[in-house]
Amino acid sequence: METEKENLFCEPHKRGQMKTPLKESTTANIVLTEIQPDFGPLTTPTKPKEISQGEPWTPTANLKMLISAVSPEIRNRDQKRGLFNNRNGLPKPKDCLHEHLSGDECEKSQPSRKEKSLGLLCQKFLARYPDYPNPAVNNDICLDEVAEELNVERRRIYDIVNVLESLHMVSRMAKNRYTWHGRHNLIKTLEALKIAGEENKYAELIMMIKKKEYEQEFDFTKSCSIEDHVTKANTDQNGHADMSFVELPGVEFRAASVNSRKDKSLRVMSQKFVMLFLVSTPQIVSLETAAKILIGEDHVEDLDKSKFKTKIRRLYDIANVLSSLDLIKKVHVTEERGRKPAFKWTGPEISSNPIGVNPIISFPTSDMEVRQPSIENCAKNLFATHRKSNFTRHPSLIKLVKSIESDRRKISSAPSSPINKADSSQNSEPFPSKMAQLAAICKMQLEEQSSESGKKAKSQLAGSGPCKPVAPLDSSVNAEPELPPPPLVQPLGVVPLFPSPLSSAVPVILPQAPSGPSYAIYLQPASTHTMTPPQGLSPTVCPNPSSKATRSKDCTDGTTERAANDATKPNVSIRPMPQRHGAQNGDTEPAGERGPKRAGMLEDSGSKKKFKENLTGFENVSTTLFPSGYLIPLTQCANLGAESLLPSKENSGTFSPNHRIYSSPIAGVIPVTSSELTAVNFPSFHVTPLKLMVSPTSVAAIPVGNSPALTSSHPIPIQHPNSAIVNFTLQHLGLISPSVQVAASSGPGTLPMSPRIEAVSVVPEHAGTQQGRATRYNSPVLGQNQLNGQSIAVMGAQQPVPVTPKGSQLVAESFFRTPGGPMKLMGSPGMDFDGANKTSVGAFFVPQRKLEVSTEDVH
DNA sequence: GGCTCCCGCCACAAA
DNA sequence: TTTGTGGCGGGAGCC
Repeated sequence: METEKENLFCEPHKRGQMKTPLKESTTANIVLTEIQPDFGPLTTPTKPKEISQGEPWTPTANLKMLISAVSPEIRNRDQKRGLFNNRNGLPKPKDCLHEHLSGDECEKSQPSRKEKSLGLLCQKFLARYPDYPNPAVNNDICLDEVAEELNVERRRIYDIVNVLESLHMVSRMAKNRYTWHGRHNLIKTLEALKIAGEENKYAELIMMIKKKEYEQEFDFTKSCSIEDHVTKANTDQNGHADMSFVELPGVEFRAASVNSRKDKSLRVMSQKFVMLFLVSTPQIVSLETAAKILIGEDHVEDLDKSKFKTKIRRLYDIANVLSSLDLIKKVHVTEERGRKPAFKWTGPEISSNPIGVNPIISFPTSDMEVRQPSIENCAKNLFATHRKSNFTRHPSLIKLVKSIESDRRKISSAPSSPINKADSSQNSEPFPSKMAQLAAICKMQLEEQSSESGKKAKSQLAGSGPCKPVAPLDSSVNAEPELPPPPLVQPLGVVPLFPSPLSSAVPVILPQAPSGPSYAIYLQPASTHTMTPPQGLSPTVCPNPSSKATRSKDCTDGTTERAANDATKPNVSIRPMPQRHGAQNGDTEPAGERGPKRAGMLEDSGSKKKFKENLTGFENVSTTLFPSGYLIPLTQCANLGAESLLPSKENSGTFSPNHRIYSSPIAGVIPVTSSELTAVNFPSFHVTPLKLMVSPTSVAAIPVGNSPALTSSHPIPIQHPNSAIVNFTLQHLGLISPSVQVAASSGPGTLPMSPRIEAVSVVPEHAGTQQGRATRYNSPVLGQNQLNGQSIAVMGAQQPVPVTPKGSQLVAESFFRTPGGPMKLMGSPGMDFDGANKTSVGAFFVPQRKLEVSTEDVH
């Protein structure tokens, strides 16, 4: 051991060094010293001296034992020094001590548990590296060295690194080797996580849990149920929890190992944990709640306490690291039961979500746009890997990434988003009216544009490429063209936004679709439906309940197309990421879409079917639909008809007739059936993002939002419609085959946040081709048709389609096949889909329940 | 006594 | 088979 250690120490030097072999003491010391110097402040420190001689530092217990007398002290010293030096400066007493003292004494004296805490260790670790390292420089991290330097077992380093990796602050290059990225990617990562969280509807889950807790208080079983829901939501079709790891577009996981284990990996847990903060309104998350959510995924069944405890333990580990990063801080939440340990997000606020989280409101398009690109760029930059091509990662990851990107793009691009953004403020509630207006305007514009813009759009789409580019993904990317700014603002709520990047995207909106072809908006019902809208969703918008969204594939309205394009773009998310198209997001979709996206990605058609079913079920159930926000041009939709429509559609009636909105319940997907999509009812609340599905063939599937019921909870409206619109338009235009669908949906997650309705933006472009955003389908639900589902998936693809493949099939394939095929990937995706698929979404969502936002906790 | 969470066993996976 | 990873949970420190 010692020898090893010694070596290790040396290595550290590597930085300094070598691993020579000195033994511990010496080496260690040396190393440390050397290192310190090297690292300077960052680095650790000082061990050298003290340690000295003697002792080996072994991190291991054994060593400890052996060395006990001396080593501990030494170790401690070193460590402490390092720490201290680095940051805190812990006490070093030990150092001194150790020498003399026997291990026990020394140890005891020195390092208290706290001193050994993962948090401090992490600080030490962080101290070694600059927050913003020069990419040009080699920032390799040798775990052995670090472990040595910090005098800890490698195991501990893994804990830290895994969490850092989840934030993309480091990336694994090879065995025992990581590359330090610092905080360069942090914001992006957080944005991505936020999106993912929205998609996963974590906000809803949180609410649900809280609610249940409140309601049930202890009832464990109940909790379980919640968890179940959650789980389901998260779960992949496979049943896996969504483990997917969210990666940045650029970032990859090289280490297979990373991907390998899994699901339970600390990385994934870490990301999910972070997502909870990012998505939750209070941004305070209790460990219990987090554990339930995280567990939910897996176990559902297992509810046992042991698992719960284990999860909690893990969360503490993660929390310690995150605390060291100053991303969270411990707080206590007073709940019914009493005080609960919780953590408050103290990191940067991520508005990023264009989508969701901040719902609509928040994002200004510009921001969105900016972000996306930047993000993408960053990711790219940061990660050499490059993505697509490489994708070492799980497909799922890739998918996720793509979806995320797409979402972002959508958002950014999505004109609609603008709406959101702009309006966002408005959004929420106001939307409806505004929405309607906007919609009308949009329509007009769309119409106008449609004719013209479609062309432009296409061109733009193509052009848009520039922005994004990147993504290998492709088609989707293409699809998404980035849109220029959305012209109009769309009312959040209902209205669809259109990103109009291109041109126009005229928002279609139409609240009622007054105009001719009506557009349907789909709302996702969120599973949440039931849930209370935490945030207050206003039911929003609902345009017309009934509307059916029929998405017609057929419809070819130019306008619709535009919308579609937009939508598609968003949907794109699914796609490979390439660039985002702009707009999408704007759409409210984002959240929903995202989820869907993932889902879409993950999901298979089958799942979609399930979703549909589920959705329908949901709808039936509680169904509250939330306006997802997609508008689909009804007129043409007729084609859609069939399939896609979800039962709920009909239900939709609730909504104002004008718009047709479908909300997908969690899964959201509400299939719109037949040609028409019916509008879904919104429950009042949330609008989850809808995912519109276009039925591939015409399906009009409308996608629902992601399954995650959660979403519904989200207050934030999502706008995804775009994709649907896009699809429609494309179809109408003939650009796309009816079968092909673009996914517009955006991440579900986001949506949830705001309940609003999403507007669908239509992309003018006929081009649907372009990418419009595909709308996501959230759920593939489509119902029956797998196709649909696929279509949904496809949608995403489609988006790209336009660009790339247009064929729905193609698209679909893309999606599904996407690499990751594994739905698992990301949880979110999985969740949605899975949920949908698997169980019925309904289950998840338990529709009925309402989540309340009880942020209570937080509070 | 409960909350935290360190520690390290041990299994799995990669090399 | 060896080594790297990391899940997992016992149990101890701390409040």
